[in-house]
Amino acid sequence: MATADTKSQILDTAERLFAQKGFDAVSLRNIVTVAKVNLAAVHYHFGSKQSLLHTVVARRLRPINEERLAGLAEAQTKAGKRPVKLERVLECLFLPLFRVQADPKVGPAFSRLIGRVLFDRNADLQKFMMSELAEVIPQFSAALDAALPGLPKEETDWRSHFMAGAMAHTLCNADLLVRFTGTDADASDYESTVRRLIDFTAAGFRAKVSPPPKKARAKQTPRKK
Amino acid sequence: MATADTKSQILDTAERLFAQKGFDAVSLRNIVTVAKVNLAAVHYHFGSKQSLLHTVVARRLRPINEERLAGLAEAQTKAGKRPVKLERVLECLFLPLFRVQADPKVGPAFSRLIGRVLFDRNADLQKFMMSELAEVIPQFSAALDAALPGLPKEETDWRSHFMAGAMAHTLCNADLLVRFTGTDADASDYESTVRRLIDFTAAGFRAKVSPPPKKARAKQTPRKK
DNA sequence: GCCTGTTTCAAACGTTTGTTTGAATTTAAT
DNA sequence: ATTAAATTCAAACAAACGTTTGAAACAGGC
Repeated sequence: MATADTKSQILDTAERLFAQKGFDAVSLRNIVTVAKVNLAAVHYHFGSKQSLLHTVVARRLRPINEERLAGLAEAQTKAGKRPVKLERVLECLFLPLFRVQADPKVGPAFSRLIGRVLFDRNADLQKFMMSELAEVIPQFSAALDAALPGLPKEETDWRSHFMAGAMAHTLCNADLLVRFTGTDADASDYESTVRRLIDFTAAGFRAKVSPPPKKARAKQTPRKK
Repeated sequence: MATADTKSQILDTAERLFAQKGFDAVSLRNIVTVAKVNLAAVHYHFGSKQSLLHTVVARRLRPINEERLAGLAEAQTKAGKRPVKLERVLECLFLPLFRVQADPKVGPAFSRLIGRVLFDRNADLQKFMMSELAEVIPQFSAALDAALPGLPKEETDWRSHFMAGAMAHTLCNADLLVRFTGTDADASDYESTVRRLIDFTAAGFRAKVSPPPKKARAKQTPRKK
């Protein structure tokens, strides 16, 4: 059993199984059985189950984040002194991530895994993800602020969060969605998905801010009882 | 140890721990240790760990769904022959669910749990949730279609999905969000959250539909290499 | 107080888990 | 071919898991 195969087998299998069932529900024995490698190889190559997860995530997410940042930098160069248009910012954020699905060797597994991971409140995982996103978050946050000059920072942050939820949920359910909505399935699906997601989130970012509901509360109080 | 206490202790503790760490990462021994009850009580009262989760979810979600449906029915009565306004549909969907957070005995636990559960692709859990939402989904789907008469059904479905993602993510991170965005914390927080979520999602639903990216693909192909 | 049904209890069951260990095998460099 | 390092292997370790069991305790009705 060649070593390059062993590591890749473990990584690819872990990616699929973690995506399918979640980190806690997948045992190392499950992974090595499917990958046809030895149980001790996991610790030899990756040190621990937790580190395996980090490696599975980082091996694809890092290049994706580099691509995101490069795309944004290019867009900013093109825009000169003006801010980058909101749709372009969102495209730079979403496309590299969704494009992974088009790789026939990966399919929906990595997307699903990232969607899950983005949702996970486990402290170690969050710490790890924050470090992986340490450049992406501030740069895209600044680009969003610039693209939405009239929107208070607080609102931008809330809407960024809604956007992240929509994105993560879509990552998790990409295959299901296609079947559920009757969309035609071909290699450009992720592009249609991204376009739709941009339409939705860009409009959400640009939505007029409603007044706080505190004023309306006097009217609603009787109905609450 | 009175029996009413035992069941409630288990349910409340399970709710908190499942919300915090996820179903698979919380053992029954973890729950009974925190709840100060006996391990066998779980099987006596609930039959299995899986059933415990269902009970934890259903005990709050059922009244929430009834409230959702009642609110929608009332709005439809008021609207007469016209469709219910989009914002009102979304309000009927979100408010009952977010309002649970305002109960001091519950806090963010149930919201977080529901957010997690809505994201979970586990087959048993999905089946359970589909049955719990068996009336909500078709009725709200129809109300959304009626509120958005010019939007193709396929687009409404995609946008409903984005909306669900934004909602679930917000449920999972309600407490974090408040801290992260510097929003003032008081009893009406969930109402502000819901208002913001409605602003974002309503605008997303009403967004103009972009042309499919296939036409633009010829232009993008060189840049992909 | 007695009887019956309900609930709790501690121990056990059979299985599974992530991690470790030391030997065997393979690989790479000279 | 030899040596050293890297990798794989099977077994073991200590702990943990959901579930089951039969006895003890409790609660309610008569």
